[in-house]
Amino acid sequence: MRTNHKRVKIIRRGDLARMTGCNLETIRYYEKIGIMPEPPRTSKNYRAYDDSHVGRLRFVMRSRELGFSLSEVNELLALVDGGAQTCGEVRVLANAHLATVRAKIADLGRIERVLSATVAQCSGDDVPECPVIDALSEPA
Amino acid sequence: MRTNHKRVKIIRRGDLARMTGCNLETIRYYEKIGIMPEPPRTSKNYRAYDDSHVGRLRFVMRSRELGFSLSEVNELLALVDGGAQTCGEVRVLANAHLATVRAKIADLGRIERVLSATVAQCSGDDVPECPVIDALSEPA
DNA sequence: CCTAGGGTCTGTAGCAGCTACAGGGACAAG
DNA sequence: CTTGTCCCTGTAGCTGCTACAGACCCTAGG
Repeated sequence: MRTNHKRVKIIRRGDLARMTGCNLETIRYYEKIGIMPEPPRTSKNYRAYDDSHVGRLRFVMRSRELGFSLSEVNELLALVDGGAQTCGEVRVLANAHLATVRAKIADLGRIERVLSATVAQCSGDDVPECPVIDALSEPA
Repeated sequence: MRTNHKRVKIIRRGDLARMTGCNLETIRYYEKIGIMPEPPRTSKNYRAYDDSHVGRLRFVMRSRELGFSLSEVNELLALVDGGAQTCGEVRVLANAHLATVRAKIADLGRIERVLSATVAQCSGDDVPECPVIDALSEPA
């Protein structure tokens, strides 16, 4: 009854990419910069992942989708890995990120207003004078 | 009455940087990638700018502030340089850019909603369970 | 048996859009 | 004559990937 005998089928890099939707090369990049751990290798030096890696990579990707930078992701992971993470600590990071997201929205909103107001003045005609160019030529 | 005798004081790179607020090195970078023209040089090989360069750099910076990419800036400049630019052509570029700005705003808005909703569930307490981590751990 | 096709491995270079630094020359003031 | 400030050049670094070359490894088909 030789159980627990590596009947767990290993997950290769391509499999992990397919399972998570992550680009193949990005996985190696995340490993290089320490976002993903170095997995064990097979005898042929192939990376051998398991379910924990799938979970971690999904965590990373979800965080990236929400606009966290890789260093912010690292901080989140450090909290999770530490085990001693508290809801309060996580909230600090999330709130900080939320603030930068809101700042970007405000920035882009300003840009949108200026741009749409300017374009609205355009005749769109075949004439050389153009309010957009004029606006861009003014020293801010 | 020897007029027009180079009594125009030349503008050096540092002057241009100060006049426009542009970073000193960025000017050289813009020259390298063709956004700024190669200026004439003094006998000592110093770049010798004039008012036209000030205007052009301000145009570039203003465009960048409004979120145009460098290649978009290049297109705008090509229209302006061509002389034959029409308001209609410029408006096409500006509208295309406006669309990408609006798309980014929409993206960030979605992120903001998810993030703030998640953070709102946080107790912020000294406890290990955290809705933010849970949300990030779910496969999107 | 050999070959073709897929996977994997490594290192490295490229994209945007800068920014910074090293190592050298030029020039004015004290 | 030294010190300080400017300028010149090339090159490397940053973020977050993505892609390619050239080498293995493995399996299936003929």
